[in-house]
Amino acid sequence: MTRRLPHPGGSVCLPPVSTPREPVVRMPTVLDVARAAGVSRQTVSNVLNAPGLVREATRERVLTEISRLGYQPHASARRLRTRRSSTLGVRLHEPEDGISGALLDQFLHSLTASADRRGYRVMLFAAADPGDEVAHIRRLSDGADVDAFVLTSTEHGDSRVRWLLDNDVPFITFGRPWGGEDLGLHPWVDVDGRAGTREATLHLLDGGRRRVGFLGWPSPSGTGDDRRLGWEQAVAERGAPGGAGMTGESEDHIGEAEEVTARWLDRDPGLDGLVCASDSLALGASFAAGRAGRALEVIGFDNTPVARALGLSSVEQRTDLVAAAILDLLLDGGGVRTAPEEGWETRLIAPELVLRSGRPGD
Amino acid sequence: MTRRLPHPGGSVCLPPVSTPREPVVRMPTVLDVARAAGVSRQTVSNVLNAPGLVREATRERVLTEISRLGYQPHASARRLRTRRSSTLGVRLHEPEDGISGALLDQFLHSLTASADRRGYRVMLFAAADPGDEVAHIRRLSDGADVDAFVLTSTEHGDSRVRWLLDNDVPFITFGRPWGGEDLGLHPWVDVDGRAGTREATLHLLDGGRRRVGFLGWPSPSGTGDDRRLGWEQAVAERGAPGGAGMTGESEDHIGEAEEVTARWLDRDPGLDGLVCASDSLALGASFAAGRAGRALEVIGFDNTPVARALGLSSVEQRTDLVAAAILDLLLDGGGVRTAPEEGWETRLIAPELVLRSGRPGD
DNA sequence: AGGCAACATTTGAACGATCAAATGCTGCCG
DNA sequence: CGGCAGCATTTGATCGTTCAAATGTTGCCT
Repeated sequence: MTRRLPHPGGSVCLPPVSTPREPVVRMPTVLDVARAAGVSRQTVSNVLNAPGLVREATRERVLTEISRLGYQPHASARRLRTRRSSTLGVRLHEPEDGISGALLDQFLHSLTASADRRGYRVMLFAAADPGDEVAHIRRLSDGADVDAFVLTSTEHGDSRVRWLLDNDVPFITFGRPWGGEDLGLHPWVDVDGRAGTREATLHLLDGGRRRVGFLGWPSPSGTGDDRRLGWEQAVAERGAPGGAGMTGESEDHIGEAEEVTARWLDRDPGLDGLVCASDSLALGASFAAGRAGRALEVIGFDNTPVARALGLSSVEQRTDLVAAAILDLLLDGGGVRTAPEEGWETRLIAPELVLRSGRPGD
Repeated sequence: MTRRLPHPGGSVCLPPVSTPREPVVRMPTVLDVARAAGVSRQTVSNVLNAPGLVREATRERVLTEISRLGYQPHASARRLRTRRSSTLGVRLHEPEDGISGALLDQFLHSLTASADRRGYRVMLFAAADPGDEVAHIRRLSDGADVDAFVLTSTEHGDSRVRWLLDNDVPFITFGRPWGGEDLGLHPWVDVDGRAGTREATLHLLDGGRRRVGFLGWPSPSGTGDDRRLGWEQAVAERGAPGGAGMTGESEDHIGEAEEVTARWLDRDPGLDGLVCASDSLALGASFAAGRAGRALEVIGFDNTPVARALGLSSVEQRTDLVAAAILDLLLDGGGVRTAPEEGWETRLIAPELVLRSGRPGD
């Protein structure tokens, strides 16, 4: 504790060791600015929050003093009064074992940047289990620390979603509710995986590939099935070979993907293109093709650092667009949006195909 | 704007669409709890902040009411009064292109978890350039939004460091100041890279490898040179071949590392082990060995998701220990530590060697 | 001149907590 | 019995801001 105590009755009295962070120079407040500009508190406040109410000349005088004194509004005082924190809460997930954990990293960055542009901040919280997470959410939202929550990777009958809905805490999810039942209950933003795999497939077919397969995760999987649909759509559009024979399944591990692809290449000598549901799968497939000496053009998904490092083509989730959309849906001009009558708005972001030569370090 | 305006003079007057988030049920305050428990505000406050001052029986009565009413202290009100936010600010970096961006992700998670255990929160901010960053820091610290900052990856004569020092804003860095001049000016925590590469080298030598080289980044590089020192130390300890002939240099790109290693393998038919300054380098080296059909045992650094996915041995930075140390150094019992007379404390965290078989998906 | 609306600015009162000092309440000692 | 120390509890003030309502000020219309 660095606070100065009322001087315990010792006989020896040493001077304080070092100035214990007493407000060396007190930060200026609205009152200081007001006095300096010859106006009242409220006028200063208005200059910042409702400039339209203040006469041009007055406003300029106040603004000059604000910058001269280096005035910064005290965020906590403002929050206390307005009951609004201009802060979003984001749950940080246990770093995933898979190759694609970095997506969250990128998303966080985009979200922070987008939020900043709108005067919002991002606060993190980690939680061990769902119960713990609800406790955290409660603490943050009741303590008026955050205005709304952004959830990533929600599951089917997510307990957090239920709780947030029940308690009227505003939130949005990155990822649509695949279950279907919660469809209109909260806003969400997701990446249009189907459009991404469709574009990748078309690229391969239009580039001269004849037999383009799809390597995905075991069904059912909301995201995975959606990505397969894009491939199905593309091969149908071009009249290319499709159907069950042109698809493979593997868990999201490089090793398994490599084995599955190796067998597939043996069985199908004409296979010359492969669209995958993830970069892990794509990497495994790539290895299998290399080992078999086959010219297989592979495209992954998520454009993870691994794909970048190894020169693998991949479909990139535009986290910047996702983040911008999230803020659009969550906020309106003056704060967090309230529930509309006709159900929440949602948005699908088109991903972007990133092509690479296949050489590492590209 | 969801706020109700003083009714602009239109002729048609529709009722409000939906209750505009008026406090449906007002959150209980200390006063509510106090009344319910038959005590005063301050006693409730003391139960939470200085339990020793309150008599056992009273405390229990108050605690009962607190949980019965579901009371949560209002964070902003507390901050306004105490001038302390219990929040740490972390700069989020532009996602690095390299393979190792995920380290920050992991660190963030650890930091959030450690902070939580001590009642602290983590707030993010992103900035385009150093000047912008200083502006952000100023806003956050003047607005009493955060108590201290955690900086990652500081550079030599970092402008941010200078500014923070000049303005008496508490901060700590993950990563030591390699320059040397700022050495005692602020607390820092870093990973003992030298100990990591030493352990990795010893592991290879004691496992039967005869010629173990080191592949690093071009000198000078604080982190890189430190990691090379660990290798030097280990080969000296075991009397194994060392010196310039046993080291290689490459930028942190898989492709270049592959080329460098390929040439090296040609030149040195006995080379059978390689300790690398990063996973990117290790991966490149691995590829080169595979292509050349040589049994080269490679160990990387950082234990990135890529290493995990590809089954590469690597030296892991224990971000959990780093985060814990950061909080230890930054905080004491009651808040942010003040500058000590004799210079700041610092801490080096021992990394951990993670061994893998070399098969993908391990 | 009086009235009234529109605009510009000020004043008093919160927001919810903690600090600092005052007040009660014991019991002990001389 | 008075005085005083020590503990438990309460009271008044304050942190910096914005809200709501009051007060000035101006100009226009009748």
